[in-house]
Amino acid sequence: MSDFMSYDEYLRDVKQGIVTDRGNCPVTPLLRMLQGKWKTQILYELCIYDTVRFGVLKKDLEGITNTMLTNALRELEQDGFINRVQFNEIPPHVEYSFTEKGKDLMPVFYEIMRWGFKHDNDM
Amino acid sequence: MSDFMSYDEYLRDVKQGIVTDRGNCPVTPLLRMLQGKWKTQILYELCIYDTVRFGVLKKDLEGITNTMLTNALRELEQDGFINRVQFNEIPPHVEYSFTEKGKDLMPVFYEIMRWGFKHDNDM
DNA sequence: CAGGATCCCAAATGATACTG
DNA sequence: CAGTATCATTTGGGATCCTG
Repeated sequence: MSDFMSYDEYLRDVKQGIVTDRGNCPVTPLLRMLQGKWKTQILYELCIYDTVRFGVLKKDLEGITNTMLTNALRELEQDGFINRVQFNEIPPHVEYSFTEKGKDLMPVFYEIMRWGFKHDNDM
Repeated sequence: MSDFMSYDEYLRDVKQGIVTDRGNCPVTPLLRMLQGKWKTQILYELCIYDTVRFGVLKKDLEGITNTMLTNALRELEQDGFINRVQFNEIPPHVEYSFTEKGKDLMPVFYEIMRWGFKHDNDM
């Protein structure tokens, strides 16, 4: 947490071009992992349910197909955002939940909501 | 600023499903506007240069074509993130800069950088 | 200088049917 | 219940050439 620069330091360093010394844009990698029509919606479902089953996601996300939901979940799992736990009971089911890495998206989502709250209605 | 809930209130309300009462995921709209291969990189260029010309973007963003750059800039302009100012001199040029709405992305980008700083090296 | 017009390819999305 | 397999369609990305 405190081992990263403050927001004010960040703004100052951006203006001096310091934060670009890493070579590439530091914003792009995460947003690339969140691209696709369904990923943000899936992650937001996970914000509400601590743990959620495939069928619940399927029902909540209107219009999503099995294929799309499966693909998105696989990629989110591979990128380390979510856990997949399989229960081999009868009937079988699967539960998805955030990893710590996924939970750490919360501050990002919060700032996005703040932005949305401020700008939703002035287009 | 202060007319939006705090981060702690937000976390509590998320858990109670309150923040979803708007119907849809509040994270998706902004991230949809930032999708595409080049938009985040263009916006980050604008974080560094206060104002930047088409040709500079073209040079900095390796591999981008005129078509892609033009399309991305047009969409960013239509979504209200950037201004486009045309100078009809000889030779003519165009300058792009952040709108206030675009500058308000800074806190979002800052949180994304914090996330990246914490998680870049643990995949 | 900063693009517009056209065409082509690859990737993302989606519909449908089937299964451990 | 939670997928997989297959195929069709749509969208995004890009190469190339041209222009006010």
